[in-house]
Amino acid sequence: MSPGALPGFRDFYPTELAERSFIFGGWREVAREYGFVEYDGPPLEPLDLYTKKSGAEIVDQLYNFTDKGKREVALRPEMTPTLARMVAARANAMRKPVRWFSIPQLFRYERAQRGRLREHFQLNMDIVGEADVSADAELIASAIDAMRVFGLTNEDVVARVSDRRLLNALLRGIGVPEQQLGAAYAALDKLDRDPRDVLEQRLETAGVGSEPRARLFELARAAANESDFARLVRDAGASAEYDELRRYLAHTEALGVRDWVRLDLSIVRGLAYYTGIVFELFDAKGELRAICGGGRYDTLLESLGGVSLPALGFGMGDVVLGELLRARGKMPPAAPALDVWVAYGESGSVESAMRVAAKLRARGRSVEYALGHQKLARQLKAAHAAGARQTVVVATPELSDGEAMVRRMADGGEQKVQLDAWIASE
RNA sequence: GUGACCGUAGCUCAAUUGGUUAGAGCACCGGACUGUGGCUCCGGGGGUUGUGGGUUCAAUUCCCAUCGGUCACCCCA
Repeated sequence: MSPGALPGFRDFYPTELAERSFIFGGWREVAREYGFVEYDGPPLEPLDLYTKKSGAEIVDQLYNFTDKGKREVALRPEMTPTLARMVAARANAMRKPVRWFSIPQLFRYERAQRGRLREHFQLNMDIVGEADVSADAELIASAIDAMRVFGLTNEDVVARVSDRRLLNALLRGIGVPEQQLGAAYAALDKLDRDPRDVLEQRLETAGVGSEPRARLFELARAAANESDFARLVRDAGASAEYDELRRYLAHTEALGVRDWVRLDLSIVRGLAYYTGIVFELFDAKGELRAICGGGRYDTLLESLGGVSLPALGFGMGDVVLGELLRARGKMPPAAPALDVWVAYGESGSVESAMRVAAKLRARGRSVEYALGHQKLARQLKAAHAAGARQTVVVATPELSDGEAMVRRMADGGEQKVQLDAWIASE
């Protein structure tokens, strides 16, 4: 094997780039429908933009180096800090709420695995300046429509939703003290992965009593059943927080995405900065990694940018989504790129084709012809191989001056035309 | 960062459990079908068997290392 791209990095051959463009096109379409405008920032940022809030450990996971001006820099691993800086700098001048989206290429220095490379593109959609749960509903609806736009349904993808505020109230209500919240979150996060007794053991080690432990598992199980869950919520004294979540769910109904959404307390999301409703999108078969994740982070802009504004957003990577679209047959075949192939017979030359091509191109058509000198039969073969929509043949002995033969590739229909008139109609 | 499995042509795979010059299909390039098309036929290019060592008369095959891929941890996006 000749050396390829760096580990975890991809070469995009035309086939792959066509798929990438298809995904980006769907994303931009949905962002537009929801009134989001596109922005971008630098792919290289000061290292402390990321260490300031995530701590020095984060450096292990970054592509970072010292530049020639002795600055500590890093390739961006996520877009939110850049967004926070940009919004904070002009916060007063912008109409709220701000709806911004971006499709940055992000970098993480980690061992590559399926669905998880060292580089990927990620749709980021964020709303800044709105604290009401209607914004949360709007956000998850846009993420779900970013599935629909590719022909995926709620048979293919499920949105799992939790709420940090509700969860905190519940955990306090069942007797988990503040300093044990982290352990409780970790256990919830691992609910599907690790067996119950392992989780119990960990919680016990963290100091969580047996009564709160039992109620924790009861809560997680009950989330799927609304009446059971409502009772547990009342018992834990978290009714106010639950009412907010129910308002959110009602909004998703109004937005037409309720049947994609499932309440699931095991959705914790690693990022510590989430403060409210959080969600993830998974393929329904559970074969792939998360497609998308996001939520509300009302305090992040203040800590990163010094401006206190409520905010929420999600990131959706191109790698897992691409795998899902291929697996479900939703990736379209490459469309024919060529409008016209120009071929010439033996009473002409390559310049006969060039003159026609130049006129067609001036009219905006995509046109190719055989370079060098080739026999007509070969030119026609090439026209077929190139996938041209139609072929125009000029300069054969059968044609008089100014005439051409046009053939549509789709149905093989052929007709003799006046060349200049035909070009003018193309 | 830790552990497990796997590396043969651009792709999918062969090579009689160590034995001649590592093959086939697809793809690509060219020729024929004496100049209007997806067919057919013929030919061609392309591999240091991921790389480097070791064992052996002999290594794609066995051993070690390394690089890469995959998977599980870790962590998250």
